[in-house]
Amino acid sequence: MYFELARELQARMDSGQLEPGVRLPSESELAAEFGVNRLTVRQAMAELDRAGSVEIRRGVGTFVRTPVVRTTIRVDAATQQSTVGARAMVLPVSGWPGAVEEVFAVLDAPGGVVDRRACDHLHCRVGDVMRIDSLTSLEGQGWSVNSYWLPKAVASPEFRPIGSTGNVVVSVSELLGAPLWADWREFSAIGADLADAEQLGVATGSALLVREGISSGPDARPTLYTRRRIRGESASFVLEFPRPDSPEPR
Amino acid sequence: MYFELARELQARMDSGQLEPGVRLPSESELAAEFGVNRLTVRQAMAELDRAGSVEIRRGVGTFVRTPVVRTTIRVDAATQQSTVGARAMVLPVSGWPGAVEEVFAVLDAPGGVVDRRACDHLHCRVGDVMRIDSLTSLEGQGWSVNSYWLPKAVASPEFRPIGSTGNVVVSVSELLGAPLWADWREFSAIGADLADAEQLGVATGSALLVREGISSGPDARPTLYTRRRIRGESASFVLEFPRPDSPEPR
DNA sequence: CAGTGGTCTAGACCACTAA
DNA sequence: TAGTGGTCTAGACCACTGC
Repeated sequence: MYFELARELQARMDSGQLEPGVRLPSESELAAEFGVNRLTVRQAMAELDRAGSVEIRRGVGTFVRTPVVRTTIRVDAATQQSTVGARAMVLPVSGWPGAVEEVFAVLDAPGGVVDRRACDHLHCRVGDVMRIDSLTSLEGQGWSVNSYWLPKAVASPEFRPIGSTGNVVVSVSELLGAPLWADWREFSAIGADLADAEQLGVATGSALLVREGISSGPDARPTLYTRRRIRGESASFVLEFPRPDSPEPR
Repeated sequence: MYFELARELQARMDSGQLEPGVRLPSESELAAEFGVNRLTVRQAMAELDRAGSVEIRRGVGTFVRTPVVRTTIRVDAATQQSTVGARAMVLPVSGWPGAVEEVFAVLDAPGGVVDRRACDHLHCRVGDVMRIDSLTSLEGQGWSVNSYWLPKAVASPEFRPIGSTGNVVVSVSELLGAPLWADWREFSAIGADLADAEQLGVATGSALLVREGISSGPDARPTLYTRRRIRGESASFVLEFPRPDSPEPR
């Protein structure tokens, strides 16, 4: 019943009968119109909300969602040069102009399955690794939750933040005085868990783009394991592969 | 109230008090234990379900979720050689051993925003492009929903399926008799819409990994625009970047 | 202030699963 | 068959928004 109602409303949106930005009838009105309880309408609305079809504004109404703008990050597979959006710039390990990154946790002795995997990637024992958690914001809105793992030997005094919050992450690349090479990058998607959802200000279970990867210093030893969970709707990564037989210079 | 309950149960899982696979008390029991209505418990459960923390089995009970196994696809950025899981194999444009791909829609005259974008990428007018939708399954379970756009000129008679369902997608690479080069690949994450959710047998709004991209033939002209929406929990893509100064041959 | 969505209750019936 | 989760109802109170 609620699914039928959701499908009906979705069909109206697909057909253009309900245009982006338009306010839907209130829950009570829909309940009356379709002869069902308001909770049933709410269930249909929740479905459409999760599907990204509508935007629910408390105290105001429910609106047909307008497609969102994404931040696209382009990476040249050969040179690893990155650009964000239309602006051409090198994307350092931590943050980029316009974005604010704030550390909210520094773990000296991490634990758990994810941490163990990170240590394996770094060829380190769990005790020799530290972890830094941060939140990246763009225009005052949570954009990604980040975790960085690195060997304590690399981290050394000046890298270790004094407190546990309010510290800006120092670029590992800067610390080494040399550029880092991205050995590999892994992309996946997960639903936001309770903690991530709260940090990013999104609904639990909403789609996050996960980007994990190992970077290494000039000595080719794995130096940094990064894991970002990014609000799915607001980001995408583009990897460009210049053709090896391309006439242009690489 | 429901959020507090969810947080409480999540804490029990995090602390190991509730181990993976263990059945939680029934909704009625939890309602009694916490002195709330069953619907409130259900709301908490829905939250944990969306967060991926529990698995709800109708008529059976609710269980602490066991981490899932993912299919990982590795791609060498320099050579574009792909491997799936532990088995080393070249991943053709369509399907791979163990996977079944079934066409469920062939559109001669696509429309809509996404289609227009695809046409732009292919340097074609909307009327000159065709679109093929398919569902990839692994072990009888929906794995990804795919859309392929290609110029009708390339598609030509032998490519055009006779019916609208039950046809295996012919590899475009095979059709051309030449390998395709991946010009770029874009990764993002979205929640499953009503249609995708039904096809893949997942909940509306559950995280999907989206991989889009343009491939070109030997003449370097864009020939195929692909868009896959993959169940987030069951896939990840790894891009490996061999170091340019690496001692091994590239 | 009126109207919206957010939450909670008590109670009911159902479909499904496993013993 | 007993117990589970899935759905729906009718009614209530609340917080929030915009006028």
